[in-house]
Amino acid sequence: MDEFVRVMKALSDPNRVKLLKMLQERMMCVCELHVALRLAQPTVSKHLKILEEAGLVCREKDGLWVNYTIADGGRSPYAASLLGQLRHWLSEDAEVRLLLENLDSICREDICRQE
Amino acid sequence: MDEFVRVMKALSDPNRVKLLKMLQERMMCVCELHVALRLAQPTVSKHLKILEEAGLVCREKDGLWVNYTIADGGRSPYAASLLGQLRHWLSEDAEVRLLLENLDSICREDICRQE
DNA sequence: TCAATATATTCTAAAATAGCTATATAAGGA
DNA sequence: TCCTTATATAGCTATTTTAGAATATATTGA
Repeated sequence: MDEFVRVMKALSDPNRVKLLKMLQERMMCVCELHVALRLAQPTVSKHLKILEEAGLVCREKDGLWVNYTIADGGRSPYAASLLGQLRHWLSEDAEVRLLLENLDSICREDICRQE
Repeated sequence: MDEFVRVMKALSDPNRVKLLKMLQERMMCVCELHVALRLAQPTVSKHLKILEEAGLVCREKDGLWVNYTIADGGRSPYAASLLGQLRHWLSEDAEVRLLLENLDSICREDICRQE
């Protein structure tokens, strides 16, 4: 029950859902996500932790960056199922649409000073 | 987005999930549900309202009683999908199992004083 | 080793949530 | 009409959640 509720809780915040919809387009680092969502960086970090603990995303270090990707679903059947549905769901949502359209213009090299 | 989040929020409380699992077994009234869950009656009423607003359950008056049933899913595709999954999910959960096993012993005539 | 920088953690305040008790509402029967 | 009773609402408290500012951690390069 706890595992199920953890996934539902993770999905019950609009900003976390937007994070997932962006990550379903491509891998992204924290600074890209925080610029895209216009939320403070620590806020995004915390949301990502909640998504990770629910088995919805994976983190992978790459130097100073931490890349986040959609989880393969091996850790939680609930996460796996919902991630599958999310591929189709909310694609027509105005806010989500705008976010995804602007994804191309967001790249870590422009945001961070790292070369 | 709001509609999706409303369904996820409704599903992110263990007591509400238990209510749904019981209602997937049979139609029940508020007093039966409150006895089964050992929660105060107003607490159960509030949970049921949240489930109803998410399109997960339906209410139908029958005299003094209000019968709650699982929604057919026509109101929300998210609710419809999750209700379908819930049929299989959590059936092995210890607490849910105990609740469902004891469902037979709970009947409104024994709980209420109505003839 | 030191400086710079991307991310995570801690702390605090505001808002939302879950539970209860007390009360109100609505329906049926005397 | 009045009484009983099943359910809903209001009001309150304790807890959880969300957000940002400040700080800590970790990695890279000089």
